[in-house]
Amino acid sequence: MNDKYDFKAIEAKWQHLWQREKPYRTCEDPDKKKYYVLEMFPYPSGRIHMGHVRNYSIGDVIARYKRMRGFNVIHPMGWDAFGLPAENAAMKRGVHPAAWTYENINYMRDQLKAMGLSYDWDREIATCNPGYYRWEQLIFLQMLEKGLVYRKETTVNWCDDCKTVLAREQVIDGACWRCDQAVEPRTMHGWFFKITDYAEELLQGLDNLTGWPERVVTMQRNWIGKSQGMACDFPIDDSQENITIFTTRPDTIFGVTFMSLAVEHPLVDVLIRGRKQEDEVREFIQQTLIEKQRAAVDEEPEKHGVFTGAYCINPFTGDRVPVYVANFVLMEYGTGAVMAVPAHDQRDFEFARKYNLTVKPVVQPENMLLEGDSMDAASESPGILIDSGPFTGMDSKQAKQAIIDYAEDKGFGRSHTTYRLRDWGISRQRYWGAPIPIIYCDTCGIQPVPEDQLPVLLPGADDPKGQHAPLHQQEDFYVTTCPGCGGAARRETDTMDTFVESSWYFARYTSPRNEQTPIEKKAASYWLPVDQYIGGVEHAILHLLYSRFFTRVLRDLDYLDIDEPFTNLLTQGMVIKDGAKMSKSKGNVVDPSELIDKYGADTTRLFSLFAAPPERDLEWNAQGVEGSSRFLNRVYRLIQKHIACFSSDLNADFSTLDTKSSKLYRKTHQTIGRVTESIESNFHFNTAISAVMELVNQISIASTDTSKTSPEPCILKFSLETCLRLLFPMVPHFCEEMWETTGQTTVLDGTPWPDFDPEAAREREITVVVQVNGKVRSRIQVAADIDSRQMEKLALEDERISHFLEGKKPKKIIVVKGKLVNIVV
RNA sequence: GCCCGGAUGGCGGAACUGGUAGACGCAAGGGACUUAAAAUCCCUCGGCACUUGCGGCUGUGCGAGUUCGAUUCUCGCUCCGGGCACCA
Repeated sequence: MNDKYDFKAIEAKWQHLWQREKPYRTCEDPDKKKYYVLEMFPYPSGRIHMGHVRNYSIGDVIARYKRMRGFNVIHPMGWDAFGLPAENAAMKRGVHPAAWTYENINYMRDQLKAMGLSYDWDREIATCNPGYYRWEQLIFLQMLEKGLVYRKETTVNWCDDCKTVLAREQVIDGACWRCDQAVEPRTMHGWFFKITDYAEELLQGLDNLTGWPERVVTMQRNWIGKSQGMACDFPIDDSQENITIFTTRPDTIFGVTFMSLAVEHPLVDVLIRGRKQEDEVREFIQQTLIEKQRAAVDEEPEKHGVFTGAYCINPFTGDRVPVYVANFVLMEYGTGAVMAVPAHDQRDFEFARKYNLTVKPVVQPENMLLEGDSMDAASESPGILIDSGPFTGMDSKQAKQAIIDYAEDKGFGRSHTTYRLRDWGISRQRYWGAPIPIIYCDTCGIQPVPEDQLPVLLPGADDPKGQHAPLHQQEDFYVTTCPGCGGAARRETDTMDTFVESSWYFARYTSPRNEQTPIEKKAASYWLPVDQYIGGVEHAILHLLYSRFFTRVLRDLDYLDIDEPFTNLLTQGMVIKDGAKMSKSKGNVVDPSELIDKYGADTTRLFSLFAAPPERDLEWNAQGVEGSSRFLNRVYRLIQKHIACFSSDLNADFSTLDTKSSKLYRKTHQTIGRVTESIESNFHFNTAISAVMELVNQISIASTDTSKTSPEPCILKFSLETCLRLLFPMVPHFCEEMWETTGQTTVLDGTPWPDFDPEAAREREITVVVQVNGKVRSRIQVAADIDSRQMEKLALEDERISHFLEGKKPKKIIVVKGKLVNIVV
């Protein structure tokens, strides 16, 4: 008898079987309840890392568990295959991005298979495959038709390292999310998805995402950034023009003492033309624009501005207020013009103090008297209105509505909502992405590529020696003819942001090979939404928001009939070592392949599940892996030792068991309960594994005892089999092998999850804690169904307790049935 | 600055709706087996001290409070992590 199991042979054996028999292939079955488990698909960077191992182990346990629970489980895998690293590798190593990508995919697929993950490989997707991105191009055209795509010239975030534009979500602290290079503003044309059309729906939808972590919901809510308030027109003195402002504090409108415009505001030019301030203002605008370029990463620069010489009229008071241009006003938010109320806005206050402008308090907070001249900070809290014409005396909340109503009535203002969310710029000036299917013609203008001409293929991708320069450098690609007039025309050379591919891949998985349509509605309505989505929290905004947006777009294009793509979201923590995220530069990387080679996939999976609950960071510990390996070997030996018991009959009479057997039988049911509960409530596999370890320990102790009263064979058999079934989702190869060893003729894979019998798990005898003044003084063994009166009696009779009481009379006795007695003296 | 999390032995982490703090694992120490080592098995393992016994005191970041009883609830801090950051 070997004392260690041969994981290499065993894992190869079962993986071959899974490869050959494809037990994880799924198809729609209306008679079965479906369950869609999905882990965020990887970028094929070369090899898998520990983060993947963790992510996919978690997903695989859920998939296997749900199968045992009788669900029709779809568990697909694919590749987020477009992206910059492929182009960088191409430049550095002289390989074609396509070749590099497919090579990586092949390697990583083998790695995933070596982990024993139960994917339906027949549904595999690579987004760089024309069979995928052709549908994305079609969706783009259909969105264009619906008015959800447009082209405009704007200031964009340019990353000079990646030589491409970034969406606002992809700029982290003023730097590129991918390479950390500081972004710089650039003016150029680009294509945009109108995600703002869905801002309100995306926001409302968050309330229904009860299966998402609260903080992800909060992050999205903040990102969408809804503000309700009023838009109000301030007529410019001696002009027909109005300056329209947006404010969330209409209640402070009587406190306006000046007006601030963004430097880019279109009216600035009109205001200053011909005035003596003109040169000074133009100089200021120039300066500020330069500053803005540089300041991308810096903190808040000092507030400054310059008077334009113009005045406008506060429509509520008739006051003439000076108009300034200020560096802190953003053209991208609201209307690019701000009514300045220095008494109640800190930024306006700082500005006013700097330029000696009037501070006029109009909202009086409780127990405070504000004086414009002596205030040293703005008072931003609500209060009672003063000095505010007909609105004086109202509280802020009341006044807000009254003021909006008044403005609406008079026609110079209206209630208005703005969002922080911007439209999603998807143009990327790269090669390795999905081409945007558009043609520019000098006579016909912008022409969509006709649907029957899709896909617009990425040139050179099927030839290892093919071209892979950015498309605007590939003449063969962009020279074309106009689909409208047949004349010479030029193709769009931008490719789509790679986040577009990941925004709908979960839907394509439901009909991955369909040649007629991007998403087969029947399949999609059966499988979607994703019941459990698992991935890193770093995608809390980017990918998850885009996917929610796309789901709604696809719904409105009649491909889907759901609103939200992911019912439940699990954001797993990072894998860290020596207190830091694993990275090449820190030299603390653990290679999963080495681990699998040394300990096997089962041990690797077991440890990554056992060391921490999924949502928390996992500290990698080499010795902990040894522990997991030891545990499996212990189970292996235990089964070898009791191999004879498996031929016994399971149908024993449980009511006549001896103590040892009934104890083990009870413990087994308790374990079923605990493991099931751990998985069902929050996927805390760490506690599930602990529970099985306890059971294994108990089996081991009960059966090694020198006294001849070992548990009855049928109970041993039941306990050991239960261990295997409970462990199967986590360590599938091992459990299948053991299952076979014990003489089973069918695989464990299809067998149902063990039934939990609460009656069998119920303890007959319990320990009651006896406290005196809240301190534990004694423990007594009693029957489980003891009543409170009896408990109190036994507690008071207890020798140790009477010693503690020393004849003192109990003031009060608290009895918690089946738990404890607390005697207060 | 604002908004979320989190803090429990040497370490990773347990503890149901307030009711035995430290499950399970790792590390450490001791022992058994062995010629020896590995592997395996057994015991100890929060801290303190005048431990004669199966005992006492203390202990879940800090300080208060509610309660017969608080890791759990309330208030106020400290530290750590994350997100947003001139958003009018």
